[in-house]
Amino acid sequence: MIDLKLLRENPDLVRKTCARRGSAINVDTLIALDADCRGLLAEVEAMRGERNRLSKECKDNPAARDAVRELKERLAAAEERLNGLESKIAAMAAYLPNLLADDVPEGATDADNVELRKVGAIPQFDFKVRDHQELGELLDIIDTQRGAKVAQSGFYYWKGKGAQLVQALFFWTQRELVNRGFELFMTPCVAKEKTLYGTGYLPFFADQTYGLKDEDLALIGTSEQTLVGFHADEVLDGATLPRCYTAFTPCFRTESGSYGKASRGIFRVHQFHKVEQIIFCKPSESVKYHEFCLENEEYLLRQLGLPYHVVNVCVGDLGAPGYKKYDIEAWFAGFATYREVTSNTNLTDFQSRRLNIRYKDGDERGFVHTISATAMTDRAAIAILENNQQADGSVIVPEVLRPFTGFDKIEPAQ
RNA sequence: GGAGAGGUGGCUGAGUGGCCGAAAGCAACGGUUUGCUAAACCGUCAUAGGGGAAACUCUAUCGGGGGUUCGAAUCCCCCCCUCUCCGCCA
Repeated sequence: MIDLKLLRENPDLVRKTCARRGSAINVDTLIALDADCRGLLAEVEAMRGERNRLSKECKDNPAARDAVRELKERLAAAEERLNGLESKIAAMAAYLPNLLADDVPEGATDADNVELRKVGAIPQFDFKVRDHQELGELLDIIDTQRGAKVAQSGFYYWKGKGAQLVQALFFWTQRELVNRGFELFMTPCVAKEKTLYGTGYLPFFADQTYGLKDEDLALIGTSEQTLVGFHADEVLDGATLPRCYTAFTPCFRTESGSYGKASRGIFRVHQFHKVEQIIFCKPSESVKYHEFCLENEEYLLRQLGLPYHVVNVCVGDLGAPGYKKYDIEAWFAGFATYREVTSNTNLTDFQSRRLNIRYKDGDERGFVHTISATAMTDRAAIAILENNQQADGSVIVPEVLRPFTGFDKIEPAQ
């Protein structure tokens, strides 16, 4: 949702944005509907005013009743038309994408993302490299067969030292974020439609959602949904901003339409696990905190010793709610390429408008901006497996995780 | 799952058909005065949208939706949520 006022006052900006994004919305139709609606609203409000005024007279002047009765019929008809218009506009406006930062690159797919920097040395091997699927089986730490048996293809088990490794990874990450000023949450793993709509996952990513039968609930695709939804319909005290929240949750995605896309092993699955960074801040500070989240992501990857590069995501790969997005792609030795491990989006006021999250600081008031950024997912563990593998298939545990794993190496099962 | 109670402004809490966008208290803000870490007094104090240069004015909002009525925080219906007790349970 963008401000419809912006649509009225600067329709060209909205037209240009929609054109750049390839949005199917007909902006001019929407503008015309909005103008009709506002005209009609003025009429309706005038009629309501008249009704209220006449009603007050009715006590002493019974004749006024007939006038109000007659007025009510016209009012009801006008209100019905108004409601029709409003819901039509809301349905269209729900698809309006966010504005774009000036430095969002042009382009259609992730191939057009612009690399900002490369960090870390790509590991070299003098033996035949295994991918994480092979390593997972060899070390007996990933079980996709039984994941499919018990749940479905696309689900899997972390097992033994593998499970210990990912738990250590997530625990360590949460601790690091808390040290950096984040408040830790454990959140629901389901959310209602309103929340998914408010965070921008509906209607834009409707086919990615697992709904619960006979309930107005869906499994969360990310804790962004529950963490941002946390403050829906609230007015935050400006003095308490920014609010930096983090949570660790499973994330469920149907991944419909993504068959064959880097699907080997557990890189793309229906359930993964994520530590998230969420920031609520004043509009003037969202650029700063967007960078802050990126710094955190890079810091974590450097500590783990994972080589990566940072890309500025192009308009075609950005997603309608996003104003600007940085992805970090870590090196995966098994894939012999960089693959996405984090995604960091400045949503500006897109979510806060939909969820009605405002702030007030003296006379200054408005909608907050939100930043949503990955801190850590299972994918980082996959990268660790692939990049830290030895000739015999054993895997070296990153030093920072050893206090939490209690071991420094995962070795093949006997 | 069963039984009961209740949802009013930042908070507490009055308000059972018009004079109620809503008493009172607390908190907050502005001021006066007295002054030792504070009190007393006066004033201001919901949100969103529309019109207006402004004064001001109109509309909507008392959990949500619908209904009755000339008129609804107040009456009726449906839904949601919270709390208490019982049962079950990690």
